Amino acid sequence: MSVRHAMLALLTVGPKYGLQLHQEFEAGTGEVWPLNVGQVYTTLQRLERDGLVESDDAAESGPQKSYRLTSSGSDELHAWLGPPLNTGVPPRDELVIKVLVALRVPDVDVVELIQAHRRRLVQMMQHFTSLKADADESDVGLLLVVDAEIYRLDGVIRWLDTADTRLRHRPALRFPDVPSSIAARRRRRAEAPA
Amino acid sequence: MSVRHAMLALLTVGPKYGLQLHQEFEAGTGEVWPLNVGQVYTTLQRLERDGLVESDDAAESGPQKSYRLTSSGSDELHAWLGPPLNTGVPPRDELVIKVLVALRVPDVDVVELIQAHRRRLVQMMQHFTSLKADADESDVGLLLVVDAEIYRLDGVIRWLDTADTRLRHRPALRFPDVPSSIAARRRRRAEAPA
DNA sequence: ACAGCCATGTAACTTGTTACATGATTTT
DNA sequence: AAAATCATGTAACAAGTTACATGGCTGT
Repeated sequence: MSVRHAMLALLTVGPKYGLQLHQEFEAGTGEVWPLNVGQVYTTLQRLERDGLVESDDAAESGPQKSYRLTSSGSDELHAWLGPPLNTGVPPRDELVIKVLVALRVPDVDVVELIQAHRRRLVQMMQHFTSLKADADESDVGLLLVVDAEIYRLDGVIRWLDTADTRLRHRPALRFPDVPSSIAARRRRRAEAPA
Repeated sequence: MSVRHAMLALLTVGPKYGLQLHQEFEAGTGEVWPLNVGQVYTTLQRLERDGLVESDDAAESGPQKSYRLTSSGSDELHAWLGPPLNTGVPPRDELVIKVLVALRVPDVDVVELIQAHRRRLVQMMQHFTSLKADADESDVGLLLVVDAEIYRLDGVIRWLDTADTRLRHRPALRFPDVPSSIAARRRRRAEAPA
């Protein structure tokens, strides 16, 4: 829901039109997180459908169609910005799933998989480090985004390392495969067919 | 694409049916990343539509409908598991977006927002830490998932801290708002109307 | 018989995403 | 007038997600 709410936030300082929102969204973050222009328009349409924004439908003041926040849009935004009361389930991490799932696949060397990803992540880390070094000191947006990415990569790399040692110490890994109740019935069926 | 490929991976060791896939997927990770059962079936249908799995359509061997991997399914899986050649743009981090965007919203205290999130994250960190302490040592799946979550939270907290100091040192933040070319045109129009 | 679980399925929806089309305006 | 850029829009799809419906089987 990031893009959606970001649009709302950008509209708090006054009406804006599509491309303007796109530019402001990508200001700073654009190098790291590009945003397809089309998505701005689809998002704006959906926001209008949900009554969170309104548009000056006509091309009255130039070729731009400007959108403005409604009061429910403002409510929605502040509910999103406000402290996270619920913070449900954490997002599924694709790399973690990959490793866990690779453990069950025959003919896949998980440790090699881990190392390959580690090498790639270190590369990316270097990339962002140099990006940070070259960044304009006053561009707080870019600095924050790059910081975030570096911390994230660091965490992933450290996870890969602990996963690596965990798995090296337990080379032959066994899975329960199927929880007992189901497995039991299957076994029963297999043992006593028609 | 995690769920999709996880299903493929679980099918490499032989045909499985829906609930079985659900149970195996949630084994270990279920406490952290629950998966709605229905999604298993929708995912299986889509995989079959794409020719990556096949099903024993009949209820020949009991009430279960078992699925098996096709060769293109196996290809797809190994392409996913294999080292990440591309690794396109990193995922947009919702919290980062939130902070960046909050900087542009009047009447929002970003530092307070950061602190609120930080408190919540520390809570979650404690939760996962105790979950890890209570975990069965042999349940490698759960341990790895919890590890990953802890490292992730740690990174986020550290990012919040650097963001906090960065923003405290720069209380009055100015944005370029709109890139020059657009702004210039708008200015021109405003200064010289009809 | 009835409660409860096993097992499958589906209709509907959301957000993200892109490739493409179409004018208008500006610049050269 | 042609090329470039501004500006909007759309059709189509992927993946995730859920609430609900429907049988069959099992134990009491």
